[in-house]
Amino acid sequence: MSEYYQLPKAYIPADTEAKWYAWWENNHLFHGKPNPDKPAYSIVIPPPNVTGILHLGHILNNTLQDILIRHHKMMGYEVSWFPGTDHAGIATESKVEKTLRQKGEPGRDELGREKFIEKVWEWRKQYGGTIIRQLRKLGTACDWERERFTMDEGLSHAVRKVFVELYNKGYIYRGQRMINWCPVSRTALSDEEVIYKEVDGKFYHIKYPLVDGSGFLEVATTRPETMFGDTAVAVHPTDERYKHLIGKMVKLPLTDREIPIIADEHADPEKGSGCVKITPAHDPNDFAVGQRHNLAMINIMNADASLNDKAGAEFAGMDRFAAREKVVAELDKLGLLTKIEPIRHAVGFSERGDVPIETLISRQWFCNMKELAKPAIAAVREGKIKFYPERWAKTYFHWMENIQDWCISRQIWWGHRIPAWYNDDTGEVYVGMEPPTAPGNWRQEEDVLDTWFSSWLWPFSVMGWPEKTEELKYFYPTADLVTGPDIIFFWVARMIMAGCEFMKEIPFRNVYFTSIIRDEIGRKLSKSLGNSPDPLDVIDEYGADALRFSIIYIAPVGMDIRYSNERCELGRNFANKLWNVCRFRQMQGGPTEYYKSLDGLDKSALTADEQWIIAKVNDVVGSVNTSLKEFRFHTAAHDIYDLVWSNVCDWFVEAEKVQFRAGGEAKERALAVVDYILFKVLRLLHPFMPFITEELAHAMGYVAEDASIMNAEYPQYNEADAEGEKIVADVDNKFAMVTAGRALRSGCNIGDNKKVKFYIRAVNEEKLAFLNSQADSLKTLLNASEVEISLADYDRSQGAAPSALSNLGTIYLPLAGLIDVEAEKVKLEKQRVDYEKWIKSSEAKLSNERFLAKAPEQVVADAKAHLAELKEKLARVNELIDSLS
RNA sequence: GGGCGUAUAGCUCAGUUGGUUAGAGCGCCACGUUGACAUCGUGGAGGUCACAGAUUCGAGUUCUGUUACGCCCACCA
Repeated sequence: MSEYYQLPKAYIPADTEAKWYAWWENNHLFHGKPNPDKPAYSIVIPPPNVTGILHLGHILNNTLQDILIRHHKMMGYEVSWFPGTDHAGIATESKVEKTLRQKGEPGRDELGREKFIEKVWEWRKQYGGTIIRQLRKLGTACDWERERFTMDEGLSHAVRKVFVELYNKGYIYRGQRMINWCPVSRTALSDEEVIYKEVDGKFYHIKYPLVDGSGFLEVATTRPETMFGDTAVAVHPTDERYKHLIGKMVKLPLTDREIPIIADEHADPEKGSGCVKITPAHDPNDFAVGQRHNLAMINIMNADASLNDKAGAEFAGMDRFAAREKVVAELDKLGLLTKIEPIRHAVGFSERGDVPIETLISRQWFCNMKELAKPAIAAVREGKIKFYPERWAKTYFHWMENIQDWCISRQIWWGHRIPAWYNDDTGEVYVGMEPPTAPGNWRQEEDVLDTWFSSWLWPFSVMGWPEKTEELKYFYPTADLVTGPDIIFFWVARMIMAGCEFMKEIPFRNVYFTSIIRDEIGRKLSKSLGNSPDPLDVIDEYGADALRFSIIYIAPVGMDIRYSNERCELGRNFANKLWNVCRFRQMQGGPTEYYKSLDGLDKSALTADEQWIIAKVNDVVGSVNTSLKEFRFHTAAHDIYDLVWSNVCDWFVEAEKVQFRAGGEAKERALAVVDYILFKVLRLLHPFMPFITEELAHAMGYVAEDASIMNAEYPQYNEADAEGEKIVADVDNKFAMVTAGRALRSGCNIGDNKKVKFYIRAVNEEKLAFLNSQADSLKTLLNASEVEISLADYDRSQGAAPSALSNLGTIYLPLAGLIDVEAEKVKLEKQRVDYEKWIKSSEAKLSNERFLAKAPEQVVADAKAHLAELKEKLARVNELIDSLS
């Protein structure tokens, strides 16, 4: 790594980023290990799907985690960020299947279980690391030596152990229940994997003839094709219209079956005809009715949701939607279809297949979550775990307090195979960590577990659980979790339950929910819309630091982000600004010894501007630390941005050019102060922009060749630096006066490059002394040929001059008669009216007895001071008006 | 049906416990390359803080209601 060297004119990120990332990684700077001398700080990454490729959601999420990690590392914590990937059962299985199909190779069914799984592992070896490699481009300080995969042997062991424990406790059981079935993936899903969408459907009214020929019952349904599974028609027990029919039979059209009319409160007399068809095998409500009345359950569907032979020869094998059309047509032919109404209703879709799911009865494995939820609810209720933004706790409580049994079995192959064995001869079921040793004809359960059944153990399984490792002892519980609110049920809630159950300890203390990223017109980013930029392209174009900074800067708290690539210009420009201010510093001379501390420097010699910037930087140091503690990343980014651009570059460095020109001691002192604040700024910014800050810290000689800014101390608010606060107001006022002076120039169409004379009349002796001390700085900032400062009024005999007020005094731009007196009068008159208006409202407030009585003392004092100020300024405006007439 | 969020400048958004004349970036207008930076500088225009009430000495900020948009949850045929 090169030491102090001359920076090129523009920052080129690509080389810098590659160089530093390799250097950090090769020097194991991301690795944390149990260290009794330091407090621990750990984060587990939300493991991206092994099939995943990096998208902007990952960028935001991982940048935030990286900020936390680097901040804490610089604060003196022993940090470890546990990275890894998720095996993502259904997603990966279908991905590999698709790949095989594209290559024309034998697919899943041809290969059979073992060979197919081998293929998946091969695929994973070849492509599965993509997202992990991509994350490195972003600069993430992941502890790569601890990378895990949810199907690693250790993690699989943890999964089996948890399954067996919960089975032995009676929480996990196998049973026939209503589940959600995805006809595309051909597997059961959990309730959370069903996405409800509003769709336009049709409401079919069908007549079921009474067997005795005395008439019809009309039922209404959105799913006429399920009628083959009907085993009753229900009416409300108190419904007078149908009371006499209860117990009678109706003929089920298109079949040769007769089904009973039953009385059940599920039938709502207000709705439709008040009669409802009961299909216990395909509807959760009907299932309940069926249980109450001991009705038969007829499953009429195959795994792909085509109808089976229970639907009769004519319909067997038909797709469910084709069957619907045919059923309706047949009923119409028979005169049994009375009407079709349009209806808008919510239909459950499977996330993966994007087709409507089927609810049907199936034998699956379930986990009863009721008891697991209790301590997890308490942990959040009692504040042991905090959510940011806090409101997500409501969502969490609502779900947890109504938690349902979790369907954990999946009819796929890629995943943790359920550690249950059946003995078909005896009917025995064995559940254990290892296959049964008892003699007999045992066959293992074919199903695998829901992917989340391994993810929920992630915070401790990555640390080696169930072994009692040093890592667990030191790094568990983790500190913070950063994730999207969309997986609060899937993952966050379940991790809390798993932590409480198996570790007897919460898995993390804070959960920060990120925003969702949308495109510039508010649409969700998606591949199919083509509005999802590839972050690697963005990094190529703007740089990783620019992307990181921009996305944090524009991320509103707790709301969706509107993103477009152009917005990365903000970060790129900021990086360039930082680069150039450092470059400017270098052009003034070699490094000083004061970049770490101003100790040894004669503080009494500091200029007002120097005291001012030291205090301003110190303020921001304080607020950034506070913001980060409260997960207000966006505020921190704004504070640093404003500090660097406005205070450091626009004001301080410009003002300090006076000192550089002066040379000698003044220059030496200025360089010391610049080094001091620049190194602070670089450290402050490092968690946000790791690459450029590392580069600059080395180039400027602030960090030794073999060291990293990652290990430098994060700046903290300090009292010594706050001493300059006294002078801050005066310097602020000086800068305000400069702005006013420049506006006078601009108002007279005098270019910034033309040197002109200014006259300043100070408001009093004290301000006069201050202004005199700032003469050189004023001259430079105003680009003036001369600045005359005095207590005396402006000498009108030199010709009228446009003027502006400031708290320190009145600034004039003498133009030797070039001034448009009338225009100046109009301007001043307007000011006079404004001041009078403000004074009036201020006086009204101060004469209000209730204000004086009830407002805090300080507010009243401020108001009085403000009124005095307004009056003083009004007096000056009046003088100016008089002087023009 | 229940819950949550959002509404501030042309656009995207700040505005932490209520307290001077409401801010930034982008865009727009004018001027400017005085050797850090045109990925820049200087100055400027632009807002009845969605609407209606209430509380208060004082409301962009608190409360209630309304409207619009968005999200989540819910078995309604």
